Amino acid sequence: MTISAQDKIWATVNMIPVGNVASYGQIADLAGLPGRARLVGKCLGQLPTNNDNSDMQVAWHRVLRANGQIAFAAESEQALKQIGLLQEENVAVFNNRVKLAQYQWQPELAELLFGLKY
DNA sequence: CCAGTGACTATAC
DNA sequence: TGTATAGCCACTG
Repeated sequence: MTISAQDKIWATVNMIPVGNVASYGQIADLAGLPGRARLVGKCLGQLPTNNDNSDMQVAWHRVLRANGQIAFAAESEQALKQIGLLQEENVAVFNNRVKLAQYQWQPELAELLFGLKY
């Protein structure tokens, strides 16, 4: 079976542990798509009704820019929603950004291999 | 083929 | 921290 780039991206995003975050570039790398940070953002935007009632729930809110900033304009609907979801997971968001030093996901080999069983 | 665009990044100041 | 600039890649017209 052929796995599309966006499937890899979604699968990778879903491996981010609760309470942690990752950057677009980081997801691209882990998904085997180095240099495709923008593609990650694009695919997250193509998510099938991230609302309810979806087989696949993608934790898109755990993906930030390389500097920990939310990818949306502060005060925008999307940004506010993302901030809310993050705070549900005890991730502090201050001034539309997160302290990567404290929350950035640092994947371990065993963890990655376990996630590859999809 | 070229130019513009975008949930991006790295570097320099 | 913030802004500016230049790459980046996939897509579109």
